[in-house]
Amino acid sequence: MAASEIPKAYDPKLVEDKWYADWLAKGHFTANPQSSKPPYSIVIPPPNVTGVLTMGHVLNNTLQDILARRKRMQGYEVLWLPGTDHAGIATQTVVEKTLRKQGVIKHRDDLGREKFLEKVWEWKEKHGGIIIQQLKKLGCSCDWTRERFTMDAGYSEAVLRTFVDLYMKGYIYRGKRMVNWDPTGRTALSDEEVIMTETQGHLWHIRYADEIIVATTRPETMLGDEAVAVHPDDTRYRHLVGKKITLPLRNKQIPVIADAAVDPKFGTGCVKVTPAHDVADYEMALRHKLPFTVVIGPDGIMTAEAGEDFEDLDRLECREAVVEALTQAGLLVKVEDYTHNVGYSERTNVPIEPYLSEQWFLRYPQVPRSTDTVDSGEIKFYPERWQKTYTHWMKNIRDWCISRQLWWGHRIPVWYCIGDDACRLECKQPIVSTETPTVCPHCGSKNVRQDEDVLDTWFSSWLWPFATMDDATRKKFYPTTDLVTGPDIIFFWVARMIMAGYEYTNEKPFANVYFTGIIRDAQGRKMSKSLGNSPDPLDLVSRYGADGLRFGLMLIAPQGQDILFDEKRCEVGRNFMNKLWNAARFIQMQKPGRTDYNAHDLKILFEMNDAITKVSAALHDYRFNEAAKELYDFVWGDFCDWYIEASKVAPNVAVLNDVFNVILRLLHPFAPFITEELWRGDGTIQFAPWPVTREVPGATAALATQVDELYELISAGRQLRNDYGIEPKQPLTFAIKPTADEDFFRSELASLKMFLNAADVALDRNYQPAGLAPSLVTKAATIFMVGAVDVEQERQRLTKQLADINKQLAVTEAKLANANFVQRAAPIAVERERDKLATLREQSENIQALLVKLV
RNA sequence: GGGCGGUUAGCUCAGUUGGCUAGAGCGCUUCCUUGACAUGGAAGAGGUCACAGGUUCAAGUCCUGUACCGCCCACCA
Repeated sequence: MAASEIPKAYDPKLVEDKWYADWLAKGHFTANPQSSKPPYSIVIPPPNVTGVLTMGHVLNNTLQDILARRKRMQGYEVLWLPGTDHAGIATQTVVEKTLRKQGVIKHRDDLGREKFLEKVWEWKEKHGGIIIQQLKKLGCSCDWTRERFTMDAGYSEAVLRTFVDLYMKGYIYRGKRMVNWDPTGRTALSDEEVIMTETQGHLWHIRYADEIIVATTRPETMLGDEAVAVHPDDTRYRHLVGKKITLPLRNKQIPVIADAAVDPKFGTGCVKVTPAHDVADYEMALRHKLPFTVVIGPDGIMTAEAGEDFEDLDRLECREAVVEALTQAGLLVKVEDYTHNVGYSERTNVPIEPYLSEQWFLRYPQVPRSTDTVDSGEIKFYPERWQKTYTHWMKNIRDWCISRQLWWGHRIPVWYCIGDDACRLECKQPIVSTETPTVCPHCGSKNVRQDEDVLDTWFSSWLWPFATMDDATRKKFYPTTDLVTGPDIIFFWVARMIMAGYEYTNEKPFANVYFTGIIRDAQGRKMSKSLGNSPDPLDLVSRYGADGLRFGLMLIAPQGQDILFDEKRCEVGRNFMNKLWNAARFIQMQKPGRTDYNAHDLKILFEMNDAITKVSAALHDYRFNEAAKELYDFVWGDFCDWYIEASKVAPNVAVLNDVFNVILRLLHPFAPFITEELWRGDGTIQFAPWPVTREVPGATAALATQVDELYELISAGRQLRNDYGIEPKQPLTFAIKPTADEDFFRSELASLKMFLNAADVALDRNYQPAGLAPSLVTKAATIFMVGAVDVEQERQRLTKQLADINKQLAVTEAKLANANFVQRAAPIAVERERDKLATLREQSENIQALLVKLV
């Protein structure tokens, strides 16, 4: 195609979908377990099946795609295994809310379990594919032939098998415990699903008896009080221990008990004890054998036990009613403002209720081994500091409440014999089995009923690295290599996967874990739907291109730091892609020219090697932003600003193509679409080898320095032009007075003319301007602009330059005058200072000589 | 209460194992639509590297402390 036919601006729309379809059709992402190549594998953190792509997903999956694509180029057999999570509570909540909005139901009970689940599956079929399509738009090179869902038949079996196995091993047990209860979701939650939030509340001081005043943040719970506790050594109350007092509002006799859990220094030293609605009180009640009176129901509504004045009130309404009643009775001593931490449900955002109920719990397997593996670096965390967080959690690990009072999820594989006349004692044992029992194995009754609860979503997610793979795949690709995820799910997911991995595969599930930052908006707020501050990534893709979005994001994604996202970042990415596009246009416009290597060719080849080294090292260490930055600087600065410009004198097309080919390969993991589009090598760029440095005779650091000095001289010439307000298009005459190597500058006369837009450039070691000429002194030469001059302005600029130089000179002289420095510093550092001193002295003298002539 | 981050230009951030004049993008100023690119080019202004000590020939970088911001963990009602 002729160059003129290539559009001036890069349009991702014409490129991206075309290539993605091509890659899919050719099966480039499909991992082959029979391959002889070394394996590289990542499993995707499965997004919620009904979710839509967020900026967090974009970040996370771009990183994974970069890793996967680079490994393909490095000759690995790559498996990036994708899929989605059923996300029990999140999905159920969304579907239920939607049905309610549509007026179909008021509560899921209106439909019943089966009908409701049908609706959820319908929803899943309809919306389940969206996020997958979005990942494809981003360019993610997942092996879609292996896409999994946590409620796929095979996967579900693995989940149930795990449950049964852990039950048989004694890790899973059922018990009546105090759990975190979400009254809106009407389900138990794990500790990790509770978010502690500092909340402005009150401390109500209530007179329970003449000598007893208690303080509480939750007056409504007093309706369920069964005691007042004091510290055993507290002499103020010792005489009351064992006595009974009357619980206000309930007219109930409750004892005064002594318990060491009471802090005598807090408040009055008296604590009300509500066994059924407070964790600490629950423990105390067990010790003192107090009854558990439930006054708040599972829906957050007060029960009949709360008394007829309060029954059927919402817990928060009841709080006001109790305070009112106490005030009327004159028992409210005082009210203080009080800031304390309140647990909120992560999902429904309502205050958690400690609630006594029958639940299933898991005592974690493989805890010591899983702790050590991260401590010892067998599994590596990036950034390393997350190790501490992980270890701390593992060392204080507590049993996991795994049952949820939901419908959407893996139903617990446990049946109970409801029994009939033939029932025996053994029938009270739950029947735990992966097979649905038709009769009770003990009494033969057909009246068996399955546990109503489902398992916590994470109880399926923790099997993800291996339960997603068939035997052949597992053999080749497990344990996986890298995991990329957010630190917010280090306990929910990462820690649990490690434990499950050891328990069920006897191997670590992954070798490295890269923790991303959290994406925030420009003001530093977490992105959320309710704030409306989360941009739609697909909208960004359509406006900036997937490559632009990806690259812009990578530039600002430092390891383990939160990311303040601003749409401007995408512009940077898009502009960069456009720059690349136009570099390609320039190259295609060139006719074959020189075949020798001039200084500019050697310089760019030297910088290219440097870029290959730096980008490779950065990616090896998961320093994605540094790799992106290096590429940006190399392409825009070294290649476009200098090398392409220099090529305008006389191009070496082979070098242009060579360097550009390397650029495309280095850039491909970041920007898969445009690099494929511009690729002129064999086949797809996806399997083109990752660039390695190669020695080019003459492409040395010394040569690079020499060319840098040339560029410095050019910048000085441009500065003169700018300072004197001479338009860029007006040709000028310059004179150059080199301090040393005249030959080099002589060989660069053509490029100097081109870069400076000079009609003529004179080169003379003994140059003396005829009249006055504006000049600047650089390391390798002094440059004069022949033509108009303003004596006063020239005096000022030279004086300023001299002051700068002399300042540095003074610092350098002082350093070298310091005997300690000369003796103790590294010889190379001293040498550097001596060189610098010589250069600065020469520059200083040159400027002084020029100033003398101005007078 | 414990732990972990952060504090560098107007804004957002880079800055390897201490070592040349502390960098980038955006924003700002001046000039420029010259055949790769105005999603661009050239030049420029702008910083006591939060503060106080310490180690060192040398500190943005290492150590100690302080202040402020943010996050995580923790059953004082």
